[in-house]
Amino acid sequence: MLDERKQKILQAIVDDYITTAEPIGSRSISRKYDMGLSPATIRNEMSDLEALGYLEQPHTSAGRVPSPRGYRFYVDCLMQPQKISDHDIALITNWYETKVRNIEQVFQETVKVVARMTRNVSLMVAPSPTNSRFKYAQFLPLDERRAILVVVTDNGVIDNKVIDIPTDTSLEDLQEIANGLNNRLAGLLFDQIKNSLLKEAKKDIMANPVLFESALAVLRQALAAEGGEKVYLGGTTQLLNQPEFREVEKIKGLLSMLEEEQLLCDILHMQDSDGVVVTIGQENKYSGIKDCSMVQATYRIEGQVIGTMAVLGPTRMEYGKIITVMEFMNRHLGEMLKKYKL
Amino acid sequence: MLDERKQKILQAIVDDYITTAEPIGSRSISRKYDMGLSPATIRNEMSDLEALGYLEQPHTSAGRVPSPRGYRFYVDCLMQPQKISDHDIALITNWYETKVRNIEQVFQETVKVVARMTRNVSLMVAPSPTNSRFKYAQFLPLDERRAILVVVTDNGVIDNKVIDIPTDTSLEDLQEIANGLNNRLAGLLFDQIKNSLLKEAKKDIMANPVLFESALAVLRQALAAEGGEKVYLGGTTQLLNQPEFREVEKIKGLLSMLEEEQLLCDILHMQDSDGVVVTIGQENKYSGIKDCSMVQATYRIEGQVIGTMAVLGPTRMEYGKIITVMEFMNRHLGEMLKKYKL
DNA sequence: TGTTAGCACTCTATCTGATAGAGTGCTAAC
DNA sequence: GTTAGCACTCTATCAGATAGAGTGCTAACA
Repeated sequence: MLDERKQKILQAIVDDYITTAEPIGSRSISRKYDMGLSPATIRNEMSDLEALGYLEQPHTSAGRVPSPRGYRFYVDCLMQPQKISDHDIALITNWYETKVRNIEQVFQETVKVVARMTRNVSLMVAPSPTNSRFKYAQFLPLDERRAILVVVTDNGVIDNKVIDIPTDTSLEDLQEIANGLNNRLAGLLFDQIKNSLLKEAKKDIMANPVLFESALAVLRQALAAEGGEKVYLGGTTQLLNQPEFREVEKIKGLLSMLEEEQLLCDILHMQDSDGVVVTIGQENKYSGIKDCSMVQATYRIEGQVIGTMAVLGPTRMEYGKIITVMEFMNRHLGEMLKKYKL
Repeated sequence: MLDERKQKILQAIVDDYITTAEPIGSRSISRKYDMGLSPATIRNEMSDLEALGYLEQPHTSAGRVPSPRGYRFYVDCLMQPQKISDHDIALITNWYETKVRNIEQVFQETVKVVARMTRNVSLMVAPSPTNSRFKYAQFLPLDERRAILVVVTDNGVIDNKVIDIPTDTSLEDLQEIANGLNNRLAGLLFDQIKNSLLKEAKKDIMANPVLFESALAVLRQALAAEGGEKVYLGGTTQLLNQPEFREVEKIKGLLSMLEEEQLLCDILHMQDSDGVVVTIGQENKYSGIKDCSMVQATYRIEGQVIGTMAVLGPTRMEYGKIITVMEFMNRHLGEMLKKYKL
């Protein structure tokens, strides 16, 4: 374990490096932080810290830079959680008020505002409707030849699709079929429906097989479309402000990764733990972000997972601030989602 | 007007420059294109072309590069439209078949596939529901306290929102109100509704003002949410492959522009002309893309505008191929939209 | 008159030293 | 245990030299 003085010095180095992105020398620490120590003493301590694996030297005559282990220790023991300024709070409140009209926008704008506040890329997977239960399906008239099939879930999410009404069939006939489905499926999780029940229900309504087939296909399609979780992404340009992404090649790598929704989804699902989790550099499982850090939080309402959110950036990131923001958004997001009835 | 030989040389230069991104010298033209001319002769011609404003020289001892005027002439007179390979067609067909389930995905995936084929950024504004007519509003039951208000338009787009049912009100009461609206508004363009008619309709249903107010608010909100057109964006990382975007600053400029949906919307609306339009460099009205070119097409179905699509990239872009792709997608998009009933 | 070979000229990109500056590690003194 | 002093190392930067690509011009040729 590190003694107090080493901890102080390590903290000073990480703090400084996070803001300057330049290797930190003994002189600057001695000058800036008033610990009554000469650069030489600090040099000795830094040398120790390097031997212990908390610091690294880009080259012999450069200052020190935190190692992954250094960051880890910083995050676990040293880091000061930062308060969110009133200004920031006002920004957020106002942002939501002017820009958010529905659930989807809650996610869209949350990701944007988080990216802006943390000055890093921010991403989120939206609630998977897999957790929602089928309520009923209903046909709404559109014109003579077409109708809209609406699928309602118990938390109010709707999926809909326009379908052609087969000739010599009335809207009532269609609704009849829908009712057959409704009786069978009401209250079931979408997951369950997907797997087996559609097949079973089929038997019930053999009376009108052709028509039923087509309605079923629509429902299945609607389910499939809703099945995948949606990924929201914000602040990609923030990457370009980071000195660690000065080379185009690096930007390209990360940016094309961020374009692959499925991959982002997987990355966010790798850990669904409680609270805020920080993954530093090599700790990340996906190789494309081994030189990045990720601060991640899983949001729940009444115990149920409603989404996972993350801030992604260089290992040199403002962990304190980012964690505070994530925790703050946790509360805020809950409120917003209640307001928009997810 | 340019004589035939000058045209041939200009075409060769533009073609070569488009693929290599390096200034083209007289020797390489003489070698590659078998016109029976020595480098010296070609040099004279190039000198003429420069004097006429079709070519530019980065510096005295470099080859020539097409000027904006050179590109313009190339696009208008010289360029050969490229055929789309069977391989590409198969790619597209397969892409749509596996990835597209609903209207929204048609746009999403179109933009992606176009970006991939043209190796440039591609963007699109989705159909504005402003052009669609209100059909009816209906309340669907959700549970004791909540209902879903569904708004149906004549082309089948639905907007919906969960609302709380005020105490001592039944679903029938709500539908009553909705019917009042329906009688008033059916068949009207959303634009018209937005502006004045909501106010007027209000008078009719003074009997239950409080309830009506809230329903009205929901409708208005739904309208507002649908009001803005949606922008789809694909292939942003393609930018990074272009040598003209090797400096991070340039990337940052364009990328942050691409993040602003409203701006993209405006840019795409600056010209709603028929067919495929090419805007080269300075011809672009928005200053942020004065060193880019844009190939843009407005898609219609039965005369009605259903969206505008564009490919954006450096002025050195494969105009021939891009234009062909856009024209091809025009047809394809029509089919897809019919299939998904927009 | 149009075309071409030859050559001097220009500009860039690249490499090479040289230099200044930052920071360290070590030693010896406090 | 702390610190001052100093030699040492490494990088970033700049000037100068060099090679290479490409041009423009002139004079000769068909």
